[in-house]
Amino acid sequence: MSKEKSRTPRAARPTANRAKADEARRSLTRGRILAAAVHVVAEKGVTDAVIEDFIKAAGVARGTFYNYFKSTEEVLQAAAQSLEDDLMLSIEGELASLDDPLERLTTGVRLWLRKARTDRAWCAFVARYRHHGELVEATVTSDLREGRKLGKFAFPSVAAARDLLVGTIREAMGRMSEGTVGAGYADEIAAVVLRGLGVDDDWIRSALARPAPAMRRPSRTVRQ
Amino acid sequence: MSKEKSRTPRAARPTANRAKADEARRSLTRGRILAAAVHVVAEKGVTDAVIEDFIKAAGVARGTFYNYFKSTEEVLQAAAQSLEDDLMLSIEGELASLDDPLERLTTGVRLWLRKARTDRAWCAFVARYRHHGELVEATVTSDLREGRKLGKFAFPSVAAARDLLVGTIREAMGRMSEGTVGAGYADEIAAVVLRGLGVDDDWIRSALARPAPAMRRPSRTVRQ
Amino acid sequence: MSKEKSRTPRAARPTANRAKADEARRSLTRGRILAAAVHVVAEKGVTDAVIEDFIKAAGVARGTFYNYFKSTEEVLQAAAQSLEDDLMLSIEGELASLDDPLERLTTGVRLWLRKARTDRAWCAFVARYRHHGELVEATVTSDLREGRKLGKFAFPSVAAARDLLVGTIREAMGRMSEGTVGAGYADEIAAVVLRGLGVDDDWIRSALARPAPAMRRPSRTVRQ
Amino acid sequence: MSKEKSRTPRAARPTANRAKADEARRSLTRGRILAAAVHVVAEKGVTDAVIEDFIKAAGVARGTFYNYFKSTEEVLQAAAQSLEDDLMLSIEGELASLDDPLERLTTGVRLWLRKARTDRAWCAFVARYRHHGELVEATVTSDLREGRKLGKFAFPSVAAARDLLVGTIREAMGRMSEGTVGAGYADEIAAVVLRGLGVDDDWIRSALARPAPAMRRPSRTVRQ
DNA sequence: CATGAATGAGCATTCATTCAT
DNA sequence: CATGAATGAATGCTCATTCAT
Repeated sequence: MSKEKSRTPRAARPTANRAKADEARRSLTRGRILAAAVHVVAEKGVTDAVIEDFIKAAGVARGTFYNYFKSTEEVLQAAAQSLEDDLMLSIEGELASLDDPLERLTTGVRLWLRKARTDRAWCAFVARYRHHGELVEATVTSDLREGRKLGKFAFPSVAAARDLLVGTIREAMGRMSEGTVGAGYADEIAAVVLRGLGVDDDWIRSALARPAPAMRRPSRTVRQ
Repeated sequence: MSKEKSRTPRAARPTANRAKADEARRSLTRGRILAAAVHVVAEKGVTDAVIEDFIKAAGVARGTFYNYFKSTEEVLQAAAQSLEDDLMLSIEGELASLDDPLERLTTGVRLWLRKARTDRAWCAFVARYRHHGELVEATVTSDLREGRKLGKFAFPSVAAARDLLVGTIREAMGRMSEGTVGAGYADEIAAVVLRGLGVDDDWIRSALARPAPAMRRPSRTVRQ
Repeated sequence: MSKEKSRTPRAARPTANRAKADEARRSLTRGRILAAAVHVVAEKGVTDAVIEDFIKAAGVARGTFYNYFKSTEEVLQAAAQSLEDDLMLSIEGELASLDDPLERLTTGVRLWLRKARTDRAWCAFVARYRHHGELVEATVTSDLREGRKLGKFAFPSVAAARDLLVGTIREAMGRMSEGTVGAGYADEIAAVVLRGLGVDDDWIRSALARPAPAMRRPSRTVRQ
Repeated sequence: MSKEKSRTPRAARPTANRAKADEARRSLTRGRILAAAVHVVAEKGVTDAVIEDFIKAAGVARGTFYNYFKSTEEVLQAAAQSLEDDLMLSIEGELASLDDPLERLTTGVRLWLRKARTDRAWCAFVARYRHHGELVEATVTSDLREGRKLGKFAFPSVAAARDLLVGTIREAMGRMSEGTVGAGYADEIAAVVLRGLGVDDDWIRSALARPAPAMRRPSRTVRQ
């Protein structure tokens, strides 16, 4: 049996290697298209971006694109998801040590806005593209719900609170991706949002006085 | 008939009448296209609406469209403007008697949201289409600035306040145009927005307890 | 009233003329595309013909094609129909004076085959394209049924008789459109078909000895 | 391994076995592709079938396909040939004991039509795909020629007779593959064909009264 | 001004074929 | 030989825009 065994891997390896190599290549190509999509959309906007742009930017053939995505919509969805999730995971890494939902949400919002301010391409993309990923929605909703239970927030309904949070930040991102905003703008947005959620004014002031933590596991940067 | 006219001393009238009639017809046709555009976009969305839809819905020929608008973009812009301005004018009529910027803004927001809730086509259109008209922007900004001066509001910057207000309402309109929302949702949104602007909690409660005024000059309704 | 009348036409004429002119142009363009389709298919076959060919041959723009036909299939169907109907009408003109279904069918088959022999492009097209128009089907079926009632034919069922007739002629057309066939081939086909329908042998011989009539209203010719 | 071989006297065997196994596998794979092609075409038609379908149905990789067939056309041709030849061989097995060309042809036609009626997928494929294999053509032509020499048939030319036979049966197959036909349809077709070939009416009646023989070596069935 | 036929650039999509592993 | 990722020419189709009537 040992003999057989020593023989088998040798025989199987080419096939196994082939499969692994294919897998790796697929992943690579998919990533290239995704990255290209992000880049293109950041430059031309969602509506003006055409498949031609994607494949040129990714350096792949027309047909290759369709091996991975069925439509423009699909690749955009995937790219947005990917970008958002990537940041959200980085933020989550930072929030892991925080228990207080209010702290978590405050920090999360600040880190999100910092990303938006420092990575214009990222901001432009996410701002333009409508749908939010489930990861973001879940985190936000959960923190709102928990914080409210603890009496840290005061708002009439989670839905309204979520819409205030998401809507305001989205609007802010639109502004950020269009022109230059003042240095303090991000914290101003954080402040009005928190106040809208019923957070105490003094708490807000002191919280925003502290710098937001650096992100140890930085999220992917979208090259300009 | 033209014969009769040519006999009278008021020879000029016919021309004047003709001009007036032409003017009226122009305005009418333009209005039909505009209304059709609103309707179509409310149904198919901005990106899926094509000129074919517009002219079919308006009952005009292809060429006629181009006698009034240079492009799709232009008619959409005009339609959005028209819809918004129309509502804003109606709201302004209501606000004219109010001096207090806080009262004005509260009432304005409530009337706007009521329109959004009761006219789904209108809501869908305005929610989808990005840009706000100057009338809206001017009114909002002015009230925010005045109210802040009077100490009725507390926010770090007008920009942030405006983004909170506009962003939250836009998000709320998105939700409204998609599915059904609870009866109290509109006032919940008003509440969180006002709180975000730094308005006193008790004031908000009592203000929202009063019904919003009916609009005497009702804005155009978008047929479903 | 006479006054009014004399006025109205003057006013209406531009519009009426316009409509008539449009109508004429539409008909013309449609005809050009149809003719081009016939020609192209005769040259390249049904499967190899692409829209590009049609529009080039017709000298119209891409979009124009789609103003008239939704697909390759549709234009082919229409072209085949048109060709077939055209011939069938010419043949009908000849058959009008004949009462006897057997005479009618015999003459019809001979005229059809003569067309196939003398117009190779026509033959290639109709042979390649599967579906028969209703006019052809109706005429054939009717004559078979009537002739059988009069005892001129003997066959087990109209369906089988129709399939013998149509199938054999179709096969013959395939042969005709591929290579050269002997001078007597067409009449040989007519003979075996008639015999298959149970027609008396002597009758067939004497009928085919008489020349088939010339067609007074000749059908459209497909230029090679 | 080559070393080992050179040592034994039966040096050739392993290679021979290997070669035989390879050969068998080749044949098997080729057969799978062929069978898959038949099935796919029967379902989607000749024009709609794409290589993707073939390889999926056969369970082989894209590249593998090209190891066996140079193009779509080639595999289709081969598949049609294979199907036809397969049936024809089975029929030939049955006809071997018959000397009379008329008997042979009658039985052959009936067996062919029975196959068409009982194996819809087979029928659909052969009906759609145009070209006939040489085996079929040779058998038919030979029987027609011989039978005519013996005075069993009466037709003006072998070509016309062959076209009557092939054309009618092809048309019948088209009908069969589209919808349901009556129980007696197949024999009706046989009857009109035989009469078209000049066979005596009484003979036809009595021949068709006898059941067609069962096929001892049944032809391959196309799974539905 | 109104009309609608005609236009054609632009874009999406398919699919036979190749080739490195 | 088997595999399947990559290719890109070929093709289908849309739709904003023009212009003769």
